[in-house]
Amino acid sequence: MRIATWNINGVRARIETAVNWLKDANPDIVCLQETKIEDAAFPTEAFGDLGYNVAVHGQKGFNGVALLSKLPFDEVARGIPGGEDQARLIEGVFSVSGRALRVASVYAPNGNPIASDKFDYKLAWMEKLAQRMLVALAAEETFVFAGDFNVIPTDLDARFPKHWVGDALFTPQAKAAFRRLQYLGLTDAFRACHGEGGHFTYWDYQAGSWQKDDGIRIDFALLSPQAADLLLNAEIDKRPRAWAKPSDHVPVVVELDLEAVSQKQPPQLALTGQLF
DNA sequence: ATGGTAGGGGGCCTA
Repeated sequence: MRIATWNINGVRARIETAVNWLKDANPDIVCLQETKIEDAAFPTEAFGDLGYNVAVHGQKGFNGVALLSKLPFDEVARGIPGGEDQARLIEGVFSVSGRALRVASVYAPNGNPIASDKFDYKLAWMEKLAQRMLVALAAEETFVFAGDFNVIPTDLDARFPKHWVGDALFTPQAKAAFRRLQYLGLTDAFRACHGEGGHFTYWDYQAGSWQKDDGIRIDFALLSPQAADLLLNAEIDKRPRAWAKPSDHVPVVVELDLEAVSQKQPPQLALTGQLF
């Protein structure tokens, strides 16, 4: 089965682009970030028409995460344990090939500018995420936490590392927060499959970044050991960045050695469950 | 050279 993550920068503005990509790529589960829409206004039908069950955790104007799945949701959990006032995490649990698979859509705080409380919020949120993942690791779950982590982990993950000096995404503290997740025992799926640099998931709208390939890799799928054992492949799909009205991010698709069987369920079932 | 662009919401903020 294939699991995708994509920061679409506004689901309302991107619905046509998203539908076009989904029709072509046909992933089994999709983690969306920056949906920028309240739950009641989410375009559930547009994705339902493609065979996806939908679970959302949004807010007005900013942030917002969602899960699309061809498999029915067994559970949905919204928000990060420890309390949050920003919609940045949603988790779903699915039954696949006789095992439970947890998939989370993650939208970590940007944290700019560094000399502001936003940077402190970013680091505090990353620590809460680590604590959340520790609980799932202790339960030996098969899980994928995928999304926009808003960290450039190493020089390999930027076309021009020097451009990002002083940016919250490239600070020693942000890199340490990301390493902390990796050192819990998580696998960066794309990096596990591609050791070399030059692969990016984000190009700024400004200053011709896409044309210059002035990109960074900040969208990841982090796998628990049980999920990493199933990893077959991971790819970045750059094509949608060149389409009309693109997101500034592109999808990352991970393939796991699991057999997925599509099954649509009534959407209200996907909206139940508030574990945190 | 401290700009540049985009989305959302509602008269600027976030990225």
